[in-house]
Amino acid sequence: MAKTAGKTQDLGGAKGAQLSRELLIKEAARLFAEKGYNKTNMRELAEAVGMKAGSIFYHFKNKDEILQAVMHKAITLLVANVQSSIGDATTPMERLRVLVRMELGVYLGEDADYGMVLIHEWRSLPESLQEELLVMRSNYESYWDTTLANCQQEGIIKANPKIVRRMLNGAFSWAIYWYQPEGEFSFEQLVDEVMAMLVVG
Amino acid sequence: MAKTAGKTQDLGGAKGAQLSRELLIKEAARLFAEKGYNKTNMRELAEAVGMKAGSIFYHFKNKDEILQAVMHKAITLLVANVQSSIGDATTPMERLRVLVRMELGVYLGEDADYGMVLIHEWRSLPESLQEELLVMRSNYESYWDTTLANCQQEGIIKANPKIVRRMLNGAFSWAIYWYQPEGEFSFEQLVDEVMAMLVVG
DNA sequence: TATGCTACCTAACGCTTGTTAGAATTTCAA
DNA sequence: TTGAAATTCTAACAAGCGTTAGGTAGCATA
Repeated sequence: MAKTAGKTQDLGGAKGAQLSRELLIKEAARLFAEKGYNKTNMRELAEAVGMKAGSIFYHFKNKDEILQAVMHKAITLLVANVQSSIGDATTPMERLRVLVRMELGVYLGEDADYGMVLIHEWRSLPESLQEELLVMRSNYESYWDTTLANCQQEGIIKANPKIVRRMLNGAFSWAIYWYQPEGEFSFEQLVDEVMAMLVVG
Repeated sequence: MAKTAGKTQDLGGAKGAQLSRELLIKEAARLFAEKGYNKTNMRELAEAVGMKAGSIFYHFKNKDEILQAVMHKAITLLVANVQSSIGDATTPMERLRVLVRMELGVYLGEDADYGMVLIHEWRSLPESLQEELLVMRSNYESYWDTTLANCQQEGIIKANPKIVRRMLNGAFSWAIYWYQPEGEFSFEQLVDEVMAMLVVG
């Protein structure tokens, strides 16, 4: 998959820096999610993308910036998904359901690796590299805040919107560790249960 | 604090292995919570307890077993607290509130370091050392399961008890990262808000 | 064909780390 | 007081790590 042709050796520049960079981010997300950031070394990541460890530093200044790129993509996914799906809903209750389904979808679906890294490796990222991500994240969270505030105004939820948002944040990220798609509950059932947990009446 | 007398030098064995071991667990919990398991090295931990790195291995076989000991204490705290407080409540609703207050108290109170490590460093612990802890944890979780099941029977909550338990697990552990005791909400207000979020009507 | 840029490789450096063996010191019972 | 057991120190090893400098092969332009 990482090899361009049938040959094992793929010497010399070929596929363009952009593609290699994206592949690195993708494989890094997979490895960081599976083994953790600290226990994934550059040689391992290099092998996963079909190059040698030293070559990675042509694309990234250091290991931390790879982690940053992975997290950047994670938040980008969240923001992109919320923007493309929030328009489908009109009432606050519907928007809440859309948000629940969307965030759980990012954490539990095919992009789960990115969500895993975003949640679990936050403290592995030096503070100097956190700033941009924090801005993006608070932008994303504003969708939640306004929706939950509207829900409270209509009496759909009773608790404080800010607290509910924080709690859901944790609850959903934790789902990575226990939810099994082949298990007792389908994804849509999970969404239903969350809504049943939140909404009064 | 780690020094027995005013002297900086405190050579030789003195205070007994039990005390040193407990101090090591305590300081390890603090450091692991603050900096993370991987970024805390033995020399740092040793300095925190007033000994040299090599001496730690008289009390623990390796670094992993220190992490295990910290987590063991964390679960022990949870189990001890639930057993001593659950008796105060009679109705399912009261028991639920007791559990909420108790778990949040462990995560946010003076023993927060242990909870932090238990939650955040689970994947740093080799699987071979997880077994005992998993048994203890599932024992602890059974208190939640029965209480939530009773709440559902009485119509206090609507969603599936198992899912609710998982969600609260994540929600509460996440609170470590955002809750500030000096902030907008007092601890008891936080408990109230959680109950308002969960309970129908 | 010559030139320069792009993308990758090779080989190694230097630092940190967990861990260990053996010596040294303290404690405590006899 | 003496001797053994308990506890800590010293000093170093060996392995793994991120990172770097310099070399090399392919490709585009002229």
